[in-house]
Amino acid sequence: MTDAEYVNIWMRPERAAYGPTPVHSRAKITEAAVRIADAEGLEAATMRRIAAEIGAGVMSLYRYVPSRENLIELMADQVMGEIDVTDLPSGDWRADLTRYADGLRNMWIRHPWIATVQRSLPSFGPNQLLLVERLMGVLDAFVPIDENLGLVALLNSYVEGTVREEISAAMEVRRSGLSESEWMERSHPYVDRLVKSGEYPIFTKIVMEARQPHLSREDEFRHGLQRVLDCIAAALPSTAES
Amino acid sequence: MTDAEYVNIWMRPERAAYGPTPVHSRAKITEAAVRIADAEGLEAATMRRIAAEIGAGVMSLYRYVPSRENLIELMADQVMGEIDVTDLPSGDWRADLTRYADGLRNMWIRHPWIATVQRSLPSFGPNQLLLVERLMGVLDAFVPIDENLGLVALLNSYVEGTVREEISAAMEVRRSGLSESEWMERSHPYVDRLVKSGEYPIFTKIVMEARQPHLSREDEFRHGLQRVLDCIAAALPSTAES
DNA sequence: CAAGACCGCGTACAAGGTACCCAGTGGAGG
DNA sequence: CCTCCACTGGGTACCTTGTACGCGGTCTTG
Repeated sequence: MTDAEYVNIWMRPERAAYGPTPVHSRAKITEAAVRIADAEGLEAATMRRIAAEIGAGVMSLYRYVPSRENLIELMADQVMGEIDVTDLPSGDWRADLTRYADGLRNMWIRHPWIATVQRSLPSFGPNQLLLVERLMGVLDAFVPIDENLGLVALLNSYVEGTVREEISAAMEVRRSGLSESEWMERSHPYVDRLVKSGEYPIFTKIVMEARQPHLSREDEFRHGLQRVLDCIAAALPSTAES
Repeated sequence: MTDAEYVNIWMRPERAAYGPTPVHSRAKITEAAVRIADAEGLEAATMRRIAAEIGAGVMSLYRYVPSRENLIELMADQVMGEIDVTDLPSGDWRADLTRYADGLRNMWIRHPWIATVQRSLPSFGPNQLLLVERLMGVLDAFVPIDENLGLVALLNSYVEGTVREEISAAMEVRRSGLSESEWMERSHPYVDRLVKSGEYPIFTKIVMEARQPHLSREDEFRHGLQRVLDCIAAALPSTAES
C-alpha cells in the first residue's frame, strides 16, 4: 500500500513495529506545531521551524507525518480534544450546550489559527468524532437526527461566527507587525474618511457606538448564546424542558 | 508616503495621473484572479498564473496591487458586490433578510475560496461597506445598534456556517484530484471502520441517515433559515411585525 | 548472525512571492 | 518643439517553503 492509498492521516499507522526506536512522535510534533501557531500564527509553523523546535532534522518530520497538510489536520484534531465534554449529556441540555459553547469559544481564542483550516466530516479525527458523539448525544433523545444536525450546526455557527469576528482584528494586528495602538492610529484616517463622507451612516453609528462603554465580549457572547439556546428550545418537544 | 504607510488597499490610489496610459487595471486583474480561484481554487491563483491569464508580465501586476494578500482583499470585496441588496430595506424585514441570506449563500457557492479568507471591519472595501449599510439598515429602525449587530452576526453566522459545511466536502474532493465517486470509494474503509467499531453510535446514525432520502441542501437551508428568522423576530419589538 | 525494513537527516529542487533594475513613454514646463 | 522625469511593462534574480531522494546506521526477524 503506497502512501497515497490511505484515506486520511487517521488510517495511516504512526510507525511500523520494526527498525530502530523512533526518537520523536506525532504527538510531540503536533504539540510543537500548535505551540508555534498559537504564538506566531499558522504560517509561522513551517516544517523547518517545527523541526528546530523539537531539535530534529527537517526531513525527519516526514517519517511521522506525510505532509504539512496532514500535520495541520492533526493539529486541528488535537485542539478539538481540549474541549471538555466528559459526562455529556448530563440531563440538562441547556447547561450542556452552554458548557460546550464556552469550551469551543475558549479553544478558538487560544488557537485562533483554527479559523483558517477547513475541516470536513470524512477527515474527522478521534477527538473531533468523540466531540460530535457527546455533543449530539445531548439532543439525541429529543429530536430526529437531521433536526439534531441542524440545531448543532446552528450552535456551532453562532460560536464560530462570533469568535471569528473577535479574532480577525487581533490577527490583522499581529500580521501587520505593529502594536495595537499603532495599528489603530494607522487605521484612523480610513475610518475617518468613511465617517466624514456621510455615505455610511450605519457604519458611522457602529464606530461611534464602539467608543461608548458597552458589554464585554464575554457578556455579549453570553447574551447571543441565550438567544440561540432559546431558538433551540423552540425546536424541541415540550418533554425536553429542563 | 511610502507603500507601507497606507492603511489598506482602499486608501491607496490605483494609479497616479502621470506617465504612460496603463494597459491593465485593478478590476481586470481582480476579475482574472476570481475566475481562476473559482475554477481551480485560491491556491491556483498565483501571481504568475494571473499574469498569464491577462497576458501581462508577472511583475506588472505589482504596478496595480501591492501584494498578493491585498489582491485577495480586492477579490473578497469584489464578490461581496455580487450580493444584490438594492432597495433594502423594503419595509418587510423578513423578506429582506431572506433575500440577503440567499444572495450570500449563492455567492459562497459560486466562490468557495471565500471561506479561507479572513476579513475584518477596518479593512472592509466599498462593496462590503455598502452591504453592511443596507443589511443593517433593515433592522435599524427596530433595535439599538449593538442589538442589530448581534442579530446580523447571528444571521451571517448561520449562513456562513451552513455553506462552509456544504463546501468543505466539495473542496476536499477537488483537492484530492479524484472524481467524487473515487473519493467516496476511498473514504469508505475509514467510515466503515468507525461504524464497525461500535464506539460512535451517533456518527453511525448520521452515516445511515445520509443514505436515506432527505431534504435537498436548499430546503434544509431554508428550514434552518426560518428558525433563525423566528429567533430574530423574538428579539424585535412588536412594532416590527411585518 | 545475516538480511532487510526502518531510522535520522543532509542535499537538492521546484514553486511561488516579490525586490530590483532597465528601457521606453508621454504629459508638464520652458 | 524640446527636455525632463515620474511613470510604464516586464525580465532577472533571490529568498522562503514544501518535499523527493539517497545514505549510513539500527533493530527486529528468520
